[in-house]
Amino acid sequence: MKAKRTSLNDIAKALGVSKATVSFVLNDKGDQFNISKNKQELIKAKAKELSYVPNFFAKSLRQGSTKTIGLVLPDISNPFYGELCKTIQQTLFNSGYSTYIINSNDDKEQETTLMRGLIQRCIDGMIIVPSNDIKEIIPVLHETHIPVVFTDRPGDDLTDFVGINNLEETEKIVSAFKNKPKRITAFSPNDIDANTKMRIEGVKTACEKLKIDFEIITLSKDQKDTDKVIQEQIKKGSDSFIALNSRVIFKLISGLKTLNQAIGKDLKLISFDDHESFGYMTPSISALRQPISDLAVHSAERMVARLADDSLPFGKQIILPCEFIERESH
Amino acid sequence: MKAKRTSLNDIAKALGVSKATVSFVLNDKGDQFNISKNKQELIKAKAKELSYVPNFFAKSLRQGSTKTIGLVLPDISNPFYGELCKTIQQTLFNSGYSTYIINSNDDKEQETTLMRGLIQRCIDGMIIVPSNDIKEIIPVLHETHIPVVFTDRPGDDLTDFVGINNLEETEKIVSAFKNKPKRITAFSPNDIDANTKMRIEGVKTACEKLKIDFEIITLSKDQKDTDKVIQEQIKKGSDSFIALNSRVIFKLISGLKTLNQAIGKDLKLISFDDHESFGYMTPSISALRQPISDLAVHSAERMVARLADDSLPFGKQIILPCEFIERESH
DNA sequence: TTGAAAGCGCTAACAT
DNA sequence: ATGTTAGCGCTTTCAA
Repeated sequence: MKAKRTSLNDIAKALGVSKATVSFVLNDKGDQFNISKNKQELIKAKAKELSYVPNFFAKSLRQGSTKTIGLVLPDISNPFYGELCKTIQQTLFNSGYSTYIINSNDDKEQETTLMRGLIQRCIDGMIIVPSNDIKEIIPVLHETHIPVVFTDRPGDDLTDFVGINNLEETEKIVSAFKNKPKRITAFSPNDIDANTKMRIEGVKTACEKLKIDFEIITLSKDQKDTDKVIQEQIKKGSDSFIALNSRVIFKLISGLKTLNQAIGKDLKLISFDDHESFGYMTPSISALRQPISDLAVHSAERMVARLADDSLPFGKQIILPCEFIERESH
Repeated sequence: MKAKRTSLNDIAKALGVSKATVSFVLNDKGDQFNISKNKQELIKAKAKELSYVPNFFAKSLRQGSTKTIGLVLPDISNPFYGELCKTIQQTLFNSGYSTYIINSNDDKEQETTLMRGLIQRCIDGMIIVPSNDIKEIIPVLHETHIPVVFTDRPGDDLTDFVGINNLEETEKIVSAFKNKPKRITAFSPNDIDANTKMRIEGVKTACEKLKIDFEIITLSKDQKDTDKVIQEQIKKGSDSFIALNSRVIFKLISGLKTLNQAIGKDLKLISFDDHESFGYMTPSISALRQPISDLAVHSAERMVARLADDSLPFGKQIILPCEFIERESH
């Protein structure tokens, strides 16, 4: 900020009027305060001439509200969160709010640091997809008293939550195979979060109910290991695989390809979470799609509602249904 | 902000000292101002007790700098921009800057509105991937005098730019086919931006140089149309397709599938822009990969350099090379 | 119809 | 070694 920008005062001085008058006019309250049309024109013209831009900070400082919502995401390069982010921002924008997005990288340290930054910026509320350990962030939240909505990953009992029922949705997957599986293997990612835990639980529950033999495997980062594990599972009689998220599926496809297994024939495959590429795979990959847009809209709207009425009861859970996308792999 | 948050003054009053003293201590300048260890402890304890959070706005207002960079993106749900965004944010964070991300949806109106919002927030600089029409945003930029870096899509001659040479890179693609193509069809997306134009130019230049027959097709949104167009191109003798971005390729794959054309055999295929799924397709899709992380790091670092030294010459162009990913489809 | 002045929370120059 | 005070740019009450 070398060449200091134009302030209200600059305009006032240039025109020989008071700051107040300028402020009124520029906030469209000119008529309300009976300021002469003539002077209003003059002020507006001068403002444009000096390319005046109001200082948002000074305004917020004075008014005590920023009309800004903080959005904490674990990984913005993940298309799932990308879409969530986009829709939340759009929805909030339509209600007159800006969104301040931060990326925690699923790292507790960064997350708390950045959340503090958010609070310093006097945001009016926070929508958050917490990194794995909620315990770390609850105290940070208590440093302030702004409304909070959790999405995708739940917080504690007192916070609003918008998400899906991972347990039940996974059970749906187990029952979705066209032929009853002889044996199911469910593959979880290396980093198991609360949602993945529920999904694992869902596989167990459903398989026990349906009396299907099953095994849960946590994939390592190494593709060679993955290939080996897949082979073992096939030897053990598994004919149906479930990928517990959309990242895992790529590893399975890769492994199955090198093992020369025909997906959809030798081996049935379903993914928890859809991906824009699944429809174009050979064969196309059947998947359970989360209602990302709805999740986003509900989160944003809950936030706005809470902001408008702070007597709303705490801990509201908004649980949305997933949609099974029938393709060729199951 | 119902229950007003703790301010410096609250702490000062509670302890019977002055605001200044508290400010010094809390900014780790206690020793510098010779404030007794004892009092320092006391102040820090009180601050924690009242869960004091400094008001960033008041601080910025006073100091005239926000240590915040605005980042304008056309579509954050596009993984390309998602990754760009993530790395820029990370790099800026490491240099002590926050990032304020906005999403223009490639819409000029929204873009200018949101950019004004950014300027109101007194950001120190702006990194921007402009929506198609640059003319609209240059005036907005002139309302302020902050440094600006364009990425992915160039601005005018006076602004710094970090990107790739779309023309030359596309020429690389034309020469990358393992066998000399009989005829090439290049497919562009429906919305042709400046980059796509250069890519089209690149196809022309290379094909003329190599004396290869070619045609450029702009795809409509309708998949049926696409299928028809593909069939026509094949009839016209095209044996090699180039997708001018990674979104287009899905349409081509889909069309080729319904037409029962074997990718990589009947028809060679290369994509401008890589995608995380390309390695798992059958056959896997060869692609020219943009150096997204490098793009991000250079943009962020150029910004930081400009902030540190505002005498830097204008209009620096940082052009980075792409990498051709050899897979099965070409 | 307009101006003066207080004050939002903070920092830093200046007193003491 | 610590307190006082002015002022960042803005809104808004009160006074004229």
